[in-house]
Amino acid sequence: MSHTPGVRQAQKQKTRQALMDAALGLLEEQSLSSLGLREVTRAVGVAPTAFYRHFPSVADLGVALVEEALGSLHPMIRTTVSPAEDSDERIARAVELIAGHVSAHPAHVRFIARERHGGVQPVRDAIREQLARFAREVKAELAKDPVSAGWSDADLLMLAGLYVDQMLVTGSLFLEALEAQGDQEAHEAQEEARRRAADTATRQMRLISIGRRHWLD
Amino acid sequence: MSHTPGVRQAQKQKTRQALMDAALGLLEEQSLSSLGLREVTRAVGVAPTAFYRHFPSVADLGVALVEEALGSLHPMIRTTVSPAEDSDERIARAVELIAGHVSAHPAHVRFIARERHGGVQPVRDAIREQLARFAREVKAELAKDPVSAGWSDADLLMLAGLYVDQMLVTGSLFLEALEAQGDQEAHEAQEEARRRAADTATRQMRLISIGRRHWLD
DNA sequence: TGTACATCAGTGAACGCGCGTTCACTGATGTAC
DNA sequence: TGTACATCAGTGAACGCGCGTTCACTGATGTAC
Repeated sequence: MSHTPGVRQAQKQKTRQALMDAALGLLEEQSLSSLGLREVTRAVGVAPTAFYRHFPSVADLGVALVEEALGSLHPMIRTTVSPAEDSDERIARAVELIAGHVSAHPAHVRFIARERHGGVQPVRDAIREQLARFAREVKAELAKDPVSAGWSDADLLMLAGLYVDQMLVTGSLFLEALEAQGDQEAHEAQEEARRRAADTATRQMRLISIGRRHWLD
Repeated sequence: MSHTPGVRQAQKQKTRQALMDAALGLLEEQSLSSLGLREVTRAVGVAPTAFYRHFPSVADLGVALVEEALGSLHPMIRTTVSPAEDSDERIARAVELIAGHVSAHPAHVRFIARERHGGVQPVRDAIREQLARFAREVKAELAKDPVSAGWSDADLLMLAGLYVDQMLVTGSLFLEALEAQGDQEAHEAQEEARRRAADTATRQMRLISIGRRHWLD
């Protein structure tokens, strides 16, 4: 086994990360299918040919970005969805968690929203796979809840899918609220948009969870 | 007032439509921000410069496509959401309507799903505006329903937004089912995917409508 | 510790190509009389 | 109906530019002894 020696590998990893960071930045204003390899290397400050030392193509860099954006989210989601005493409190926690994540990583959220239905198939596939994993994990958590007694597997997965989709809708909503800032230094307007987004998201999740409680009536 | 004389105007309109059709076709495999003006004119069989007689830029063509894809949908949606005797039957009708629309106009549906969060701002704005209009119209229909007695305006609009988002989610689901066809001539597999998409969509809408009925409990 | 060789991340020149946009044009359609 | 002029959708040449990819290279890092 080749044990990682250090300096060379570390530098390579650093450049690779710089390419991904630069791409993510450039993708705030365009989509992956129009992102050029030279654009990315120029932003990093390396020769165009250096790109090939890290990715066979821009599409492969996109797939790596999917992993970066969604890979670390699984534990967060499991704990958020897991059963709790008070339903409304759990919903509030979930909405806050999404809001916080969008604030902390807006470019990642935008990337996923944009490329989920974007023009690059391998990236679409990678996102679909990650979301399916989320749905299975959410389903497993929901199953632990007493409310889920008597539910079929198919119904649990359907509900989990609804929650995952709603999570993305909510993320996009917060992202739009964030963008209201860019127009001017209108900090109040952005605060207001954020508040309304949280309010709408909370009510929508509450309605879904009411539907859940009465599903077997 | 210049009354439309005929031949010249008609020919111009024909070329304009050909440009839009060609663009829509090319957009099945890429996103608008990477679509080239020359690509489009080449597909139509006119000189690149002819493009400027119809649109100032590809982005403007995109905005025209949004109008084409969503403009004619308003009456359909109004009648589908309007109050009915049996809730489950209305849901089945809505799901069938969406399935039929996706079958009839897959490229339009894909375009909207792709560009809703795509890299071209004027197009995103046009889509957002149309969807907001849908939400207001759905809200107006929901308000007529006896079930909506006692609902606040904000809650009605929240529910309408949930329905509109769910409509798009369902459309994307059917689109994915359609794409399963392309892989092989696996007609049965596609039929199966379609059936499962309809099933999931039906259950999700049913859950939402259950939540709606118990919202004021 | 020192030396000789291997690896390989990043370089820089070169290539052919398609891009968006400009401009002056052509010729069919439309209009005035 | 016929003629003279205006409009304007579509043309085709030309431009400068950035693109993705190839190739042989350099020199720091890693390895064997």
